Amino acid sequence: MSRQAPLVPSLGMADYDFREIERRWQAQWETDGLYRSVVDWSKPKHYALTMLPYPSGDLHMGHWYAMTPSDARARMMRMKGYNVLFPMGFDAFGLPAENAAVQRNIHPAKWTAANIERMRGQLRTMGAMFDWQREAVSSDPSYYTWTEWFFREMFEHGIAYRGEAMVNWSPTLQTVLANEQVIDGRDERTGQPVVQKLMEQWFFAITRYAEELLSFEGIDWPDPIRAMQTNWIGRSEGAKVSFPTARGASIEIFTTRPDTLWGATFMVLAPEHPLVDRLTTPDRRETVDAYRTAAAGRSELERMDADREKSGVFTGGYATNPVNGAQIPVWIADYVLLSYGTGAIMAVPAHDQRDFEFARAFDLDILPVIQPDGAPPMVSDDMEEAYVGPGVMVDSGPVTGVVTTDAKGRANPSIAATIDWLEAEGLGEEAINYRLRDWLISRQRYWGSPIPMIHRSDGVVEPVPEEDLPVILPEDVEFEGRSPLIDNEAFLAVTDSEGMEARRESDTMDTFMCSSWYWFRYLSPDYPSGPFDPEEAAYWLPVDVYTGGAEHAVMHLLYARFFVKAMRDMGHFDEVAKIMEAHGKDPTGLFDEPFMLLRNQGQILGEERVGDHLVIDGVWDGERLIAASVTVAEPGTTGGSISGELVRRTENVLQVATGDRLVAVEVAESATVDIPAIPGTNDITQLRHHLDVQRMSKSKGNVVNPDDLVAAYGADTVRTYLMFAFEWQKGGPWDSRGIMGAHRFIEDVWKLGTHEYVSQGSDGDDDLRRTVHQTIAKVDEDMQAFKWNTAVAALMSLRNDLNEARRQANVSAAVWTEGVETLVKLLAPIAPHVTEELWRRNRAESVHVQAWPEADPEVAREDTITMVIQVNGKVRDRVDVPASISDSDAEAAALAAEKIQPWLEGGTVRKVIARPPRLVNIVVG
RNA sequence: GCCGGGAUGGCGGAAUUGGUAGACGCGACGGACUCAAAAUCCGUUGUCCGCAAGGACGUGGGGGUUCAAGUCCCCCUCCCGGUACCA
Repeated sequence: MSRQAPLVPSLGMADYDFREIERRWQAQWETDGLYRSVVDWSKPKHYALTMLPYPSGDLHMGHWYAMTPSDARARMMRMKGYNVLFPMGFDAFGLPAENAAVQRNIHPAKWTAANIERMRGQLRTMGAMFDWQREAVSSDPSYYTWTEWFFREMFEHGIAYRGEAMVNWSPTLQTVLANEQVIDGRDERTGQPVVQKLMEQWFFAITRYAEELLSFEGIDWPDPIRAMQTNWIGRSEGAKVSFPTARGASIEIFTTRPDTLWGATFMVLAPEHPLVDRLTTPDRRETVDAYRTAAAGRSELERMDADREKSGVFTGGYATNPVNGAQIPVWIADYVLLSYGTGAIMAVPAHDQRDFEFARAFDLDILPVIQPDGAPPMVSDDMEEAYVGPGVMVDSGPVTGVVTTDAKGRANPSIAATIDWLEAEGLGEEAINYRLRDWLISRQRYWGSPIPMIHRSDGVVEPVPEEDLPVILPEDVEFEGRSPLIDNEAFLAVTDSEGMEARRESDTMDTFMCSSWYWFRYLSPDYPSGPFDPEEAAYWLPVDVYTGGAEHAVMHLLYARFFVKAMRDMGHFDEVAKIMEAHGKDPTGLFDEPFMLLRNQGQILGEERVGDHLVIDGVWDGERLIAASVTVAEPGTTGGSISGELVRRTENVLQVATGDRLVAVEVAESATVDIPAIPGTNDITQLRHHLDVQRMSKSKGNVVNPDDLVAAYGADTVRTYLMFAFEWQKGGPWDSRGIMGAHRFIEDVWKLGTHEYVSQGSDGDDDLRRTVHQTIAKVDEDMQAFKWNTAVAALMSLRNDLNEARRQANVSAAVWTEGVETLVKLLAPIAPHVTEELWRRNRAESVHVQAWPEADPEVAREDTITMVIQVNGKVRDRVDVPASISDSDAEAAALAAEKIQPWLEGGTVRKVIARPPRLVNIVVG
């Protein structure tokens, strides 16, 4: 740590006074209303949206990284003649505010408002073109009125419903969570374990849209996001089959392998399955109850461990296999989940690995019904694992002999044949099952939008009348950990529609509900008669470009799609469509998806750090130490074979400075690694991860605060650097030294624009103009494609050429001016302040309303091109040729090239491949 | 395990349809300026051999297709993200 360079290096003063320039222009733009966007049907619109922040208190580097390129692109679109809407707001409900209330005794509303105020100021320092008159704050009653209203609409249309289900309960947060918010059995925010609980809660029927959500037609979204959503929805094809039992009830199962029905030798129900009680025989009662209790006590985390030994108990009950009448025992086991399919399975141990393991553990029958081609018949006793490959069906009644392949669903002949037969016999039917569950939106929290429902004394649940919305959160509440709404009499006591005493719903909504429609509120944040003004919506919708983090792939981005589809089906866009048509805009397909084009940025990680203190044990192999154990320890700790400071790392090899010498340490794959900062078992992977790429976090002391950078270099430099230094979709570790390159660039632009140019010739005119127009084309293309780094590189390159032209003084004044002004205009979206200052030196209008430069292909065209001459595929010479050179001339030029001659000696030219004007390859043999 | 993405100089990263690998920047090295440092300016910078001219090698590893492969095909390793007793 002692070697670490300062995160913000100091800087000498120059005559480019960014502090004054940025402050002045930000104020001026606001006064001029430069970023106000108003409906104007005479101009094409562009709705650019970037994910709104949670008001945590400080704008961090991630916000800058996400927002400034989006801002730059929005600015470019405006210069291209679009009427651009680029709004901003705050996703202001959520747990951190409540935690602050508990810990610091500040009311969540106050804490949130203060944070928002602070972040607004920080956002302004970005110089982004946000239209602040369209700002929306989700915790504001004028906003959450409509969140509640949407809930009410969902309820009226049967999409919101109250249901009892096994839910994810977080004891830490004292609330339930959506499936999407549980990661590896832990709550995604705090990482604390989540337990399963049977509770009555509010749900949205997102599963009704499962099939439609699988289609991404008409939208341009990144493949990884589409894949993640597709996996999350988890469609599988198969059949539903009913297994009758002696006790009346039938067990419904879903299977993707109906063709293995004849091999079903037992059944397994989830321990919580409602039929368990009915099927359990008196002699098994005690065992079954004990197992169920034990299963309920296990956390989701434990239950998910697939390596665990299979456990389960026999219920004493039997079911009838409908395809062959076999009586098969019914077990319960926790490897069957109530939440997937029907919560019950037919077990085919011969052809399903989990069932196989279960059967072996409890000595149940294994009956092969698929034989691999050409192999001797399988004998169950000899099987070591389930056979899941292709083959031919055996012992399978009417479908015996049918071929089975690796294909899924009806594409597999055996599955198709079985389904047809089941349907003909009335024993089952083709079915599609989804992994997606309905969206659980209830939260037992205070700081969220109230669910506007009333529980009547007769058990009926009715919505709060529309005219009584919003249900306002009570202000005088105490925070002690659990929701203060639960026992707040003043809040809870209401009268129902029949004048009877009733209880108000005390749950609030998942905050993802607020962010599922916020881009509609931006259109008209003060509109009193609906969630959005249809006139505004008709012009601006849909969102053309949406940018944000990929971490929202299966939460926000899936919910947002669902929400829009539900709104469409509830008729919320009917009026909008009429207005669109009146203006000649075809509404077809505009309300099926919220965001037409989506791009995700990566993450900025903490600065690569050397200097961790390591204590290492191992054996010398003569040259280096092969580590058997590595411990990341407090500085100064001694012990082990060596101890010292990490200097650098390449793959598994560490260089450690111990006293006065450097020691190379190879960390064996099997080495034990102990990193106190990373709980659990660590190995070389964690070590690598810890040593160079890590998230910025206060505890690691590697947080780079954008405010400091802005103070040191100016917002223009920070913006430019963030757009230049990374591949945007990928992100990467912060490099505090690299920012100097961006700063030098901005200073150079300043000098180009402010220092006088004295022309002494015009020999360089054609070359410079060619470069200028090629740069226009390149920057335009790259900005459209979200390739900011190469766009900035092209601008830096133009800077280099202009510097060179100044040195040579070989371009005319007019060409010089064209070059500098083009650079200023192309850079304006990226570095809005310095470009404005330069532009306004002799212009009255803002650079940000100038027309985006257009490349002239004639000027940009190269007339001489360096042609590469290869011999047998290896570059041996280069010659300058006219761009229009013919095949034969190119060939002749290549064969005549001086440096080629030695390579032609002693062989004959067998073939010449001419690709003029770029390349000629001579094959000599 | 499955799905998706990836591996290019010391580092971040460039390279239309296969056609000059390493643009642009950082860092490093040498020089100028300075009492000195910072800043700034000029130059060098993939590796190896060579005084040079030049040559050989080079895009995670191994095969292949092609006149030509970072790019296409097959196999493998590793990294990142997602997901998982999913029936």
